[in-house]
Amino acid sequence: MEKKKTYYLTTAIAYTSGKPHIGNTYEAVLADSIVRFKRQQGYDVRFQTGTDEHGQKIEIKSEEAGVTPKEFVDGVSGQIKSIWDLMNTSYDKFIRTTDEDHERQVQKIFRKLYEQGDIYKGNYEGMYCTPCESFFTPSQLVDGKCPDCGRECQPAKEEAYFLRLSKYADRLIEHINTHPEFIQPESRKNEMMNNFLLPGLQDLCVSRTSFKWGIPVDFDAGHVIYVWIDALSNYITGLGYDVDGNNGKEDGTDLFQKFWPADLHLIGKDILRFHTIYWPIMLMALDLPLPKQVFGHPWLLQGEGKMSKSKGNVIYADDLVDMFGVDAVRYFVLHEMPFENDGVITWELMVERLNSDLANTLGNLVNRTISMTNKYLEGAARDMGVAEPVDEDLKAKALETPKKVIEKMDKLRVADAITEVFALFKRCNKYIDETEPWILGKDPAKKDRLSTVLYNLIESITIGASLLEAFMPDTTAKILAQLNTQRRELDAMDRFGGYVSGTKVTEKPEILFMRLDVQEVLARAEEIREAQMAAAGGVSQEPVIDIEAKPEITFDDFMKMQFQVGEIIACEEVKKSKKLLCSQVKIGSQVKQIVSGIKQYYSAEEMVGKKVMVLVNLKPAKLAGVLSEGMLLCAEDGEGNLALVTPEKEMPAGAEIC
RNA sequence: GGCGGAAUAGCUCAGUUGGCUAGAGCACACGGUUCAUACCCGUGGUGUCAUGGGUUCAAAUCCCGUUUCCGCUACCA
Repeated sequence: MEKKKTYYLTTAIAYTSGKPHIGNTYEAVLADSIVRFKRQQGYDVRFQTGTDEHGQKIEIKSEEAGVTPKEFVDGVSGQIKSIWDLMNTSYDKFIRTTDEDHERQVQKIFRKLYEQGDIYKGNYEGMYCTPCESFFTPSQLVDGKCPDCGRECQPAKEEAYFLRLSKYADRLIEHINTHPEFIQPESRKNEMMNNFLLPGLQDLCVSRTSFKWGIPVDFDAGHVIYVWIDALSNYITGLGYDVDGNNGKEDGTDLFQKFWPADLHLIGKDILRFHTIYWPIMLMALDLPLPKQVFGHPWLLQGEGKMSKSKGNVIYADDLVDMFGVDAVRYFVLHEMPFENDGVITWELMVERLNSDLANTLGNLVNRTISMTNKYLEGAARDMGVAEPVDEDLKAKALETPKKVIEKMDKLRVADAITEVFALFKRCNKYIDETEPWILGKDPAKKDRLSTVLYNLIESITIGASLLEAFMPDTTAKILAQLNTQRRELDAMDRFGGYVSGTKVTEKPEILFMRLDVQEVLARAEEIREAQMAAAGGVSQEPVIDIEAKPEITFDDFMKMQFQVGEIIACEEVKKSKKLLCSQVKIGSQVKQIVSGIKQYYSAEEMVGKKVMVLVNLKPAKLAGVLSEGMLLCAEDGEGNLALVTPEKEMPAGAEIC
């Protein structure tokens, strides 16, 4: 027996910090459409997705929820899986980074890299900030001080493990240059090269001691493995990879042997760096081949700006499915997503697509064809061979469409591939107009022609519906069931006339897609929005923010800091910077120059005259080449918006804050 | 600030290596049709191809400047 070609595709594993919105769901659906098509093309496919469950953020979230981290991720992971299932994604493996075999294997990988010297235990010298419990590279330090709190950083206070990126940098650069298809879209390649690879890679810190919820370094208590090392490994541990070569077997098959290297890592454009730099280097260190392609897809954005729970404009897949049905939602996300730029999704747009494409073009076509077959031919169309020139164009279209779809799918142009299928349906509608079956139906002498026309239509629809399987599997099944036929295989689409002549179609065609009224949909969207805001806000309606707690300080520590009210008497933009404003601040009888990163929130003009709270005894430092002699205090919300802190009653410049 | 990308019809976008009157879908208008989910088919655009120059027989397409937007990155007391 001939060995089938394999195809291994992975999505990024979803982070279990909360319910995934439609943007996350898009990736799973996109991946699903690609693998379904590959299966149709005869590939032996492996499709892996899953959840990424470790890290400090989850440790904090679970504390807030009052449950253990494991209980927390069990819940969210289950939720994610059920949404993937709801969307009809046909994954072969749903991996969780809390799976025991994954954890064990990650530990072994870490140990192996350590033993061969690619991971080494290092010390930070003058680069560890004890109060912040954070490490910084020399380039991150500002005047040798912690960039977060500005305090002295201690030498070699903490031990940590590092991955030697620099050792493999040249090989990676070489690989990227000689494999132009490796990073997609190609424009992202420049970003990786120019920002990271060419300036020189810093070794990556791959262990943490500041929290517990992670995979422990098994030979050094207290250290947990950096989440990205953990998460990226899923692509091989999910295949049963074993460092020692004793790969796991599934049904007697060594999946790792069979499927690695992956054909495609499908990920969001935001995590391209991890997949095109750290991951390849890990693989090189393990002496494994690199994945053939990493595709950083664009984002699906909600119309009115960033999705946010507090704004109530987060769109979830299950809400959409309730309203439109699974296949309509699959169609929206696949069709609206352009190849390289971010796509926009709005309620209006979805209704437009539903009514125009799904209900009018496709649903109505199937419906009218079946109706006529019943009305004029007792439900059975036969190819009576009464051809006319107009038939040729339809047949040509039906035969060329599969080729075009294959062509588009080979380039991962999923949206374009769907458009090709719909072009065939549009051609069918036109054919009905050209042949006017309702007129043929009035003339008994034209019955054979009529039968041939409807046969041609049903055959064309069979081909089109079969091609839709990768994108809208349920719809394909529904249409073919109504036509009482089987899905046409891709390699059987080189011939027109595969539909069995005289097959009886269903008597009562089911409406495939109901048209919806925009206003009604918007009203329901508003309900969802309100429910979401109520849920997000709880009693207070206002979102609260929890930040990472810093270690306790003494009163003496506090007294070291001197705060005073300052009046801004002049302010200008720091020209070379995007975010900085340079203010002259009157504090008592002296004037200090202070640089602050608030240009996005305050103009230089509106700063003048404000009374603000200033930390005055901070050691001066240069920012973008400009001297700054203190710090203006600001409040920051969850999205990074800043607001200056000002005295609640009128106070003179220089008043001490205590 | 560094690097990169984008700017085309009311809206969303196509436009390969420069080459015939610059395209598609949606929306809108009109006409046709009635098998069908008030659906389908046809017809309809004077678009400064962001802007100013340049190269060329010929530029949306190549080069330079300008403006605006975006991405990555740095800074963000």
